Amino acid sequence: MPELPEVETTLRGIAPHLSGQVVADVIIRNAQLRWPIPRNLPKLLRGQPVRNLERRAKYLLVHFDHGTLILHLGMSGSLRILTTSTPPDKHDHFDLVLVNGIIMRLRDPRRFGAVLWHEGEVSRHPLFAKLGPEPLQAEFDGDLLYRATRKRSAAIKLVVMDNHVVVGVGNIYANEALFRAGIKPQLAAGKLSRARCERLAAEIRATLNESIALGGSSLRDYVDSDGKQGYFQQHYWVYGRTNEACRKCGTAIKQIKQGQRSSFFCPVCQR
DNA sequence: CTTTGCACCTGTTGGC
DNA sequence: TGCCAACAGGTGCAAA
Repeated sequence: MPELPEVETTLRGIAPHLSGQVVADVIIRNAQLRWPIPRNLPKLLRGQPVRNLERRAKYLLVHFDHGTLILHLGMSGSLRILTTSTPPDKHDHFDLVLVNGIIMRLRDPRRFGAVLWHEGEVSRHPLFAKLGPEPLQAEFDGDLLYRATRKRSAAIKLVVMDNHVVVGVGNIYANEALFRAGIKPQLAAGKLSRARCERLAAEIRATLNESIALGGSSLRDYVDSDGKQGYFQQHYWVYGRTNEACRKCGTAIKQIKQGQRSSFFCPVCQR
């Protein structure tokens, strides 16, 4: 489920339930995620109060006084707030149990997600050290995109999905933002004009922001419901619409592969 | 340094 | 109807 808007919505959903609460226990049912869940987490966290939570790229950070719990939802992960009496599903791999009888439960059928522990500055963790700017922060703008794309022959869609350039732009929103900017995904990044970079940066920001606004409303009860609910309620300009009529000009939407991922575009509206 | 392709894993979908 | 290949929201990593 998780593109950046879903991760952001998840953060907003779980934060009020966790902040300030003391950890009673940590339950690891299956440690084999993308990387093994540290076995000493129960020992590390029992009795510790949760401080603040934040998002960096698609990682969720749960800060404690002595370190940070790093969560990633991968392709199929979700987090819910439940009570301790709720029986786990076979893909419920990890619980953070709080003293007030509430648990934060990670479900992840494909197990591409991660639960890690880091002491000290998260920005110095190897996974975070080389990340580009947040797409919704002022630092990410047309000028940054313009500079980052100079001399790059790779397709603009791949560059926009490159975490070193800007984080958090997943396959759906890369496709959608490129349509909105009128740029075809195969275009060599280095050929984009400054004006088109400005436009693309603006559309990336707008697309993500609008989706967060939608996710926020459609997933209001996310923490105790499926979470996928709101996801497909959005109507996309191009994503998943192969051979369907472009919503602007009626031309059939095309589908191609780029970097082993599907790209969708209108051959008339995007140049 | 950039670019490309693989790997990890399970559940669902679509074509024959 | 049933089977099986292809595909799915991510991303670190190795190799070229």
